[in-house]
Amino acid sequence: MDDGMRNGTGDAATLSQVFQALADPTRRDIVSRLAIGDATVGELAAPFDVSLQAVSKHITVLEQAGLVTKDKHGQRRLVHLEAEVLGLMTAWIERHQQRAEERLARLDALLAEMPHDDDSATAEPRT
Amino acid sequence: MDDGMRNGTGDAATLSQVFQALADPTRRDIVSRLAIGDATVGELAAPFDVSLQAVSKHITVLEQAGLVTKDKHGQRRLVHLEAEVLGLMTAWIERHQQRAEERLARLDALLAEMPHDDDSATAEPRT
DNA sequence: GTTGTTCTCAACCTTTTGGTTGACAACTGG
DNA sequence: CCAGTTGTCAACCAAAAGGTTGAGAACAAC
Repeated sequence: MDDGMRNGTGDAATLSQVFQALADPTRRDIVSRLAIGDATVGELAAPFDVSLQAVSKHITVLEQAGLVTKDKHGQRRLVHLEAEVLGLMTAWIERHQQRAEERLARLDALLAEMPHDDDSATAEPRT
Repeated sequence: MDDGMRNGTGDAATLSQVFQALADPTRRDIVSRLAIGDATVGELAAPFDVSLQAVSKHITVLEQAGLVTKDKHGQRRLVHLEAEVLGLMTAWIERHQQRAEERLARLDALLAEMPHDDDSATAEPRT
């Protein structure tokens, strides 16, 4: 059920990990905050009513998905958004969107060509 | 933990639901298959070594995320990809990608302007 | 060096997720 | 009508997700 390699310390990750990471609203909020600029764990945790530890875990999830890196700065960790990874998803999504549109275009053309009354569907329905 | 309204029968859904739905590789495979063309539940289940019931559940998840609709055709259900919903995600992603890039551009400009040696970070570090 | 701040680790708990099997509803086709 | 196919519903189970609290490591600052 898993797809690629798991990565321990914040390198590029699998599609599953990226999607999973962004499936949580808290984590999306963190990403939104980081799109404005880097922030420490404490700063990121402040707006939420959950514990600092919980937010720390969220950041770890984002880190393992490759969406974020942590930088040790004194006693704090500065969290930084790695925006390029988002492109992984857009690539996947757009590929499918495009394929579906092409399919639809072909279907339209086909229906325009032969005005039969055929109630069957696109994929070959066997037996 | 949740964001918007839950929907029972396949209307537009929340970002969380869409991301969550696509976080599973089996479900992404189903979407890939459907980008080629509509298919019945059985056809969709065939390539996987899990039970038909498991795939049926996956399809339900996709349906509640608004990614897919089911159409009763005789005794089978024809599953159809709703590709537009994918745009929801690309919109969100691209917004953040863009914001992060802008931020980076501003930071570069700033660093080019004043060649100080400042070890502090982007977000205001208080005391 | 002691005190305070920032963050992570570890143990634990509850809910959700993805899977199973078994029963059965709904429709097809002899 | 009876048998077979297609899919869902229900109960159940193990593992993962998201949360909590309690310690404690690492560093800052006085």
